[in-house]
Amino acid sequence: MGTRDRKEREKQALKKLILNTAYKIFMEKGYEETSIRNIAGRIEYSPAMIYLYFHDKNEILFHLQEKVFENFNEKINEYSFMKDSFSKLKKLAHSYVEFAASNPSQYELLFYNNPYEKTLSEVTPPREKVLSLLREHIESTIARNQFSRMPLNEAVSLVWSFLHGISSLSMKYQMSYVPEDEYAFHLEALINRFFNSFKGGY
Amino acid sequence: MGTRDRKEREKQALKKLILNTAYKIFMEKGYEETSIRNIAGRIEYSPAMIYLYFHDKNEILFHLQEKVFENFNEKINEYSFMKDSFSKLKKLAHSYVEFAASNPSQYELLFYNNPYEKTLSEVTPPREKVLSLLREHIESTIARNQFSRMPLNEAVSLVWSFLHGISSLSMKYQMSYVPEDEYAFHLEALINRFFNSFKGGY
DNA sequence: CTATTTTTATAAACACTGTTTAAATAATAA
DNA sequence: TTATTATTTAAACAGTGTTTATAAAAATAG
Repeated sequence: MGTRDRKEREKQALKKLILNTAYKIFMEKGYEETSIRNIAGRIEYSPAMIYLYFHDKNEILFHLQEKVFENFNEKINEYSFMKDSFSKLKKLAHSYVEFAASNPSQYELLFYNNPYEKTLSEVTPPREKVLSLLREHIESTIARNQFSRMPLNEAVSLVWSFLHGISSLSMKYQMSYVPEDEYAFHLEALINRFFNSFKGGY
Repeated sequence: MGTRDRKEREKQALKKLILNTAYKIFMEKGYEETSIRNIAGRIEYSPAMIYLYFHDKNEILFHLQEKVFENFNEKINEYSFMKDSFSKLKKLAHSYVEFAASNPSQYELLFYNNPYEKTLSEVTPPREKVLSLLREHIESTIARNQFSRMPLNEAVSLVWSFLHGISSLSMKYQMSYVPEDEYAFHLEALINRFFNSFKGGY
């Protein structure tokens, strides 16, 4: 009889409901305001209920990061159709920074939290996925002699540091010396200058 | 009569005691563990007491940042005696990153918190002080034709983004693809590569 | 030196947080 | 319908920042 199956389906449905609600609240009010009681209240269950579906809040954070990563990944793959490696890498950089600047709380959730050390250490965190995407792009750019020749790891760290730095500063509008209406232009100029500086051969 | 004076002195002494205790706890266990009750407990006063000396926890954070900034400032001025602008800027960068890597919770306190929007907006935050120091160094390096010619603001953003990025990633050991014993060397190589790329004239 | 006023300190409470436990309710099987 | 099992929650624990009303201490005035 399908009783067991139905129960399993219902369980999964409730789990999804919890996650979707958590995601909604996060998108509305940020991670700080996404409390267990908050989620429970909106789906009209008790807070204790949630602990029957998730080990702790960290596990919810983990799934939230996965969802947010989908948005991020979509954004930075916007120009994946392009052929020229160097231009494609530059476009990726633009998209990366643009995402962080216009979705600060999403970027923060993705890179300022580490729910992995404690739980679910088998899974590759979104951070790692971003990293390997970046790595691939840089590798093929170097292979085509369109990026300064250097150990791959160094190039990855160099580019990622810059992108993460510019994103972090933009997120909280810490470059307050740049007028707001020139901000987008400023970011663009920075990215271009950075990559053009590491362009080309030997 | 000096009663009023003595009272004022005692008040200031207690205020300092609170701040020093907060600083100690922060250095021992990080900002998370530095709670009002925690501070109050150690100086053997009630938590409510602290609110007679500080408006809220943010005001304590503000003073903590000032103290931490002193450490940071000392570190990044380590090589201020040097004469060659470019080398000095590079040394500053090394010191900057080294501080962040070896004092993650201090760097975090300095750049990941903003107690200014709400309170004490007259004072220049440590962040701004770091920024102007960086600006000065870059300006004179450009003036001596030792840095790629570009608008000062762009150069500042470029350098600061890179330094903040590399620091943020190092802080939480997010460049996990680099073995731990090669880490210091890796950071050094990155900084050298970055600055050498923006070295010299036109 | 007492009495009054002023200052100083705190206990207790409020509104939150994540999390656990034991008890109550609802669904299923006999 | 009763017994068993699965589901759900109320209540509590140990924290957090912060406020308020009250008590204790100290300074001042008579």
